[in-house]
Amino acid sequence: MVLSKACTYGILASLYVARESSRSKDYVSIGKMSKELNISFHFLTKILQQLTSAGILVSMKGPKGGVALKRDPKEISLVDVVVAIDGMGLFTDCLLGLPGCGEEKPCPVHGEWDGIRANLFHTFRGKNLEETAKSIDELNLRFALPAGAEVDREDSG
Amino acid sequence: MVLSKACTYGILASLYVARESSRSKDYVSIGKMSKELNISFHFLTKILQQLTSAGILVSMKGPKGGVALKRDPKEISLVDVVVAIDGMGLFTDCLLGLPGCGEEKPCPVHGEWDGIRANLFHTFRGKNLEETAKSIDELNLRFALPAGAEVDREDSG
DNA sequence: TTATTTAGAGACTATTTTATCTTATTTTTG
DNA sequence: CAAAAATAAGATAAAATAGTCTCTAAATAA
Ligand code: FES
Ligand code: FES
Repeated sequence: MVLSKACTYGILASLYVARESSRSKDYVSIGKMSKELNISFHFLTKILQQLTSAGILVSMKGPKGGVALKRDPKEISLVDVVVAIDGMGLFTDCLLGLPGCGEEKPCPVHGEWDGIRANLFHTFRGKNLEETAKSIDELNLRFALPAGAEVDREDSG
Repeated sequence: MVLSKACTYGILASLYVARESSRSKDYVSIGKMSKELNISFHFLTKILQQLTSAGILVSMKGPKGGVALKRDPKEISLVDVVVAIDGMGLFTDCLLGLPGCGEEKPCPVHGEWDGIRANLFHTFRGKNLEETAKSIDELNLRFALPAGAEVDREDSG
């Protein structure tokens, strides 16, 4: 898995908030969001707290409370969300898990991986929440987990 | 983490076997390999069993036993090893964990991810064990874990 | 001020991944 | 055939990740 599940939830939630924010200025209810995205409420809450402490969201308690984007959604990239939850590892670590990935003492796949992850970084650094959220409605994209179903990974058998 | 730890161990071990095979026709001892790569013997054994049942390695018990490549190392790509251990998920699954990744009902990052993972696939599909193992000696590359050290992931604090 | 509604925080549980330990089973050597 | 050396297999344990539950704190509304 490239991104942790927490991270994918964080991305889906960020897009949800950006999408709602384009319609009203109110805080987005975590309860409502967890239902519509089919993500466990308490687990989602924790992830949103990480995004809040990372300066991506702000939160408000009480009735009419919830979360909202702290900054202009045009200024928040998907990489910001990934880094807030999974850290920079995806963009800095050795693909083979060797410590200290770099040119000085590269592993046998460093040359290839270095290019691919840079591409990954720049591609998602260039995707901001505003445009990405807008594309959901324009292109009728999927961005919520299905109702009861569980995702299962393919495996070598 | 892009690849499971088991998968990175499998790649390092495959390269080790390919490198040894280029020098002699004997089976490569798993005990010796686990010591030189600093990978837990029993854990490595299980990973090698997966590679054996996937038709990448053959094994032999008893003194002078061990593992060897089943096919010409020129014909075994790094993708073969990845797929044998982690499955095809890396190359087929939705980056956001939604079920049924595809053009019909794409998620907001499908376009980008689809291209990047195809690049990833073709790049490592093009790297075979023979050439990759040879490059280790020619370029003095790293391909073993350090002695006692543990790798730690960067995290968002 | 009190009740209600919502997020925050922490303990707890479950699952998956990683790692270890013990006991076969097979093969060579003497 | 017996002993030794090596992989195979399975039980167990530890660690990381994912998910649940309960209680607290803050904000609103009456
Ligand atoms: S050293 Fe392995 S990817 Fe950089
Ligand atoms: S549907 Fe998400 S990456 Fe294809």
